[in-house]
Amino acid sequence: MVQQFAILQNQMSAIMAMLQRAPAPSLSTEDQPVEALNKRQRNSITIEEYSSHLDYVQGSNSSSRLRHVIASGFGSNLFVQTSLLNFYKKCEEVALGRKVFDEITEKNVVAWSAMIGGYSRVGMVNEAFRLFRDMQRAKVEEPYGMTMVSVISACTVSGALDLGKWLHAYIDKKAIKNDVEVSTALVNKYAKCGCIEKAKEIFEAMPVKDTKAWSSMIVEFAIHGHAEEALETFSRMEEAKIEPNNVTLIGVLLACAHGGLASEGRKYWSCMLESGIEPSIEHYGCMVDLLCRANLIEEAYGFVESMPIDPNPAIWRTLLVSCKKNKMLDKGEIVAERLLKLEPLNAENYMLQVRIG
DNA sequence: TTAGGGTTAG
Repeated sequence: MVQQFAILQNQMSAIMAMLQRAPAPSLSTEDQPVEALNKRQRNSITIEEYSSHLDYVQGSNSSSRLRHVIASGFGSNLFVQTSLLNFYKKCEEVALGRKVFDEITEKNVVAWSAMIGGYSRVGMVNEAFRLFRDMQRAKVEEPYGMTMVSVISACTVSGALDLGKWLHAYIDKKAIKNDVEVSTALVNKYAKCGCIEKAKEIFEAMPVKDTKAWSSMIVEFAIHGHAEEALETFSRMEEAKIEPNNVTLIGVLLACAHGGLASEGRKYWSCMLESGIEPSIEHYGCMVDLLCRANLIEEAYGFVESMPIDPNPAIWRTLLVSCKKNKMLDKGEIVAERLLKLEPLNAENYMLQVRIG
């Protein structure tokens, strides 16, 4: 009997995991009933009602399974509840996640971490910190590295450097396992809060560095205008035989752009194509920025025209500002026309156009 | 069984 119960629990958790892998429900269009409610009304909606809403939004597949989970009576099981909480978190429906969290009678460290992570994910940093304090008061088990990563991320979002320093000291004091994820979160937090040297110190002390850790350091060096250090870090990454990915290359191209290194940027672009990394709109954006900063406007324009994917408004704006800076009014008009056609309701674009004229 | 880190451009 106990074994059967455990099997059923596993099945429920597996269903929740499956639901989490399903695409997040879109709640943004006007004709969807829950979105039409105000925030207070939405917070008071029941899970069953939300389940019906999912049915409306997504068709019957995932929602009927969700309803089945809830109706089965397993909704009060800790693992099922935590999975459901995580499901809402991934849908960025934190109010509904909180509702589930509050219903958990014996919250363990995983449930607390999941809820803190949910707040952190949507930028509700005060709530994330408040819950972390509540967690400490509730005297659950000591927080693990995973918990700390969520709280550190909240610091990164809010730029709360002092609190971040306190968390760093807390991790050391409590001897929380400082694994690659925790260290990367700290590197990112210090850099985003303006302390690039401290970020570098933590990065260098990491015994194991994976692709995300290397990418984070490269991107942060680039953002801080340390182009040489970013490219040197990329070389070290290659020497360490860690495979770069699309984010790594964004950092490399950004470093070249900020450092005025147009020819190096072209070289890395070619290397990226040869290595099989598919350039995304972000990579194209970096290249346009790179060429524009080097005042190579014609080349940038030709590059945009030859893109196999549609340029986004930000790319056209980058070009437009550069046309203005270089007094290329004819070209600026063509670019402005393309931008306004693409994004006619953004007032900022009209301001840029007035300045051109 | 359930929780975590990196993503550009005026």
